[in-house]
Amino acid sequence: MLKESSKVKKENISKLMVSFSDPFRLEIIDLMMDGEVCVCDIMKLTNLSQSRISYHIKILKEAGLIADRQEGRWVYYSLNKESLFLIKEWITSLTDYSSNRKRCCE
Amino acid sequence: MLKESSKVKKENISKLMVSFSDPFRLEIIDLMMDGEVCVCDIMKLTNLSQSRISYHIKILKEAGLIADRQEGRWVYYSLNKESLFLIKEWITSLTDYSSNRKRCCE
DNA sequence: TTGATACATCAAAATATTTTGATGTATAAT
DNA sequence: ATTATACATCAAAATATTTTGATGTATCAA
Repeated sequence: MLKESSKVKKENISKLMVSFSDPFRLEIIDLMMDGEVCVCDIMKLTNLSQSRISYHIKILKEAGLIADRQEGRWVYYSLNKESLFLIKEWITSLTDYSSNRKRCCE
Repeated sequence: MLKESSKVKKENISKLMVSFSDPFRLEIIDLMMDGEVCVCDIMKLTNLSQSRISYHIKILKEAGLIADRQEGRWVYYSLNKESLFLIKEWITSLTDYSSNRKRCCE
C-alpha cells in the first residue's frame, strides 16, 4: 500500500493514467515522440477535427503530460518527461512488493 | 513514431492504460502491491460492492494486468509483472526521442 | 442434500466521456 | 482596417463506462 505521504502523488497518477486511456490521445502522444508538434501537424497526421484535437490536448495538458510553448500563431506541444518519469517510478513501486502473501478471508 | 512491428503491442498498451484509468481500479491495484488478494479482501478493505469489484477485476484481467489463481472457493488475484514491465518499456520509448524538432506547418 | 460462502454475470439505470459544429480570441499578413 | 490563420471554448448530441440489484454457478460444510 502507498504511504500516506504519497497521496497527492497518487492523484497525479490517476489523472495521468486517465490521460493515457484514450486511443486518440495515445496517437497524439505517439506523434510527440519525435519532438514538438502543433495542432495543425496533428490534424494533417491524424485526420481528427481541430476541436477534437484541442479537446484531447486539453486533457493531456491538465494531467501534466504535455508542455506547451506559443510562438506567434502556433502552439507547440511536447511530452513532459518528468511526468513520464513519475509514472515509471510508480509502476516500479508496484513491482517491488515483497510477495509475502497474506492469508485470505481470515 | 512506433515501428510497424510494434502495432500489436500498441493495442495491448491501450487496453492496459484504460485498465489503469479508473480510481477504484487503482485502489484495487494498490492492494495487490503486497501480494495476492481475493475479492472478499478487497470488499473489506474498500467498501465496494461485490459485483462492482468483480466488474473492475474483469477489466483488469482482460487487459492482462492481473493474474488469477483459484483455490477452493477463493480466487486469488495478483499483479502481472510482465505487463507492468511492458508499460514501463513503452514509456521509456517515449522519453527516448532524439529531440530533433520538425518545422511546424511547412 | 441442504444451506452457506465466494465469486461471476446480466440487464437496466446512472453517470461520464467524447464528438460535433458553431462561435470566440489572438496573431499576423495585406 | 480587413481578412486569414491557428487554436480554444462552448453547449448539445452521441456514445461509452460504471453502478446497482438480481440471479447464476461452483465449492464446501453440516
